[in-house]
Amino acid sequence: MTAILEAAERTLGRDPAATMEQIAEAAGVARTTVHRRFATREALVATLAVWATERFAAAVEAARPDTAPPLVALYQTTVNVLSVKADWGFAMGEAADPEAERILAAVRDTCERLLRRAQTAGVLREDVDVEWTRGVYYALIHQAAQSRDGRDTGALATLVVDTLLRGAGTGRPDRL
Amino acid sequence: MTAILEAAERTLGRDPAATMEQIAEAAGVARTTVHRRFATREALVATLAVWATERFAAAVEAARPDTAPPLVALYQTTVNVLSVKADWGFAMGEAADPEAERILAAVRDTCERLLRRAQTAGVLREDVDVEWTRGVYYALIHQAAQSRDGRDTGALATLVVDTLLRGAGTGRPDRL
DNA sequence: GGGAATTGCATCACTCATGTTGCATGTTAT
DNA sequence: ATAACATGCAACATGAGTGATGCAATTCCC
Repeated sequence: MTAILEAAERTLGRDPAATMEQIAEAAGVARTTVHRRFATREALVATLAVWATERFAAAVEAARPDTAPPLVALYQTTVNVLSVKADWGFAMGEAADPEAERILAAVRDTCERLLRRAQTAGVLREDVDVEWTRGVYYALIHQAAQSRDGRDTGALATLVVDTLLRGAGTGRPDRL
Repeated sequence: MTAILEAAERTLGRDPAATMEQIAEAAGVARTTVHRRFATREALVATLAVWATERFAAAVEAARPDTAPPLVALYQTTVNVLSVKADWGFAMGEAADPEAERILAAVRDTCERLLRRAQTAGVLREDVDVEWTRGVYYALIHQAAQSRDGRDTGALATLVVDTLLRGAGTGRPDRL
């Protein structure tokens, strides 16, 4: 059951237009077996969307983003998300499902709450746009997820947070 | 001709599995007309990949990334790319075509050369990984391209470069 | 061991995107 | 005006993915 969902996540993550046949093959079962669990392709995708999104939300929540110190929460959230999301690609795409969309919006709120806490704590600059920053944070995680050349998840998370906070510049006054 | 390619870029950018019908509709022509220009879907995609990639490469090259001062080149490249790429999504995905792949690799090299020049000039930290930084730069442009809420392209480019160089943090010593 | 459930396999009907063609219409250049 | 060309439209053939079903083999539980 979850084996099929995992295979579907992997397969659809690479190619959103993958066939049921390919998904079944990735799961190591016959195509008809997939159809017995999920009546239609649409149903499979909907279930997958909710399932993957819930795992994602759980990973975020486990980092105590609303209570832990902002920097710790930021780092831990990154680690958790990077561990859970092997490919990430799917759960974040267009949600295809209202329930998944709802969960995703909740996570988005949590994330922006965390960033605002970080701002208050003096970790983030006051003049940055929180929405933009959240987008950048997501993009960095995505980038990290698909460029881990054998790198350890912890190191990857450090890279993400470091890049988010410090950027790549020297900070010299020779600004743009 | 280019009208069809533009429509295809828009349509496939949103949904990579879009049908010829949808592309034709977006271009304001009949489906058969599209088939008269491009024998097969595969041919259309291949042509589009090369076409879009060439526009992308031209936009980068026009910023003189190898000769202009690093910061200027970085900013101008960002502006150019953001102007050309309404949706970006397509030309950057898996290239589907060896020729497009070749051009993309060339741009990638140009970009990393620019970043190394920036490093030498003291704009970028010496300890950052250039490949990672390029990935982050791409991700930021992508992020910017799909979150411009009426923002001006110049402002968007400033945001991208600023985020890339400074990040979102305050730089206080209360590091992770 | 007996029975229930699950799976693989073969098969079939159905839908839909793709690609082709013929014909009529409209546009452009000479 | 007329010839060349491009387009829209309708129709058709084809192939592939989808979804359903019957049957035999298997695994698992009592």
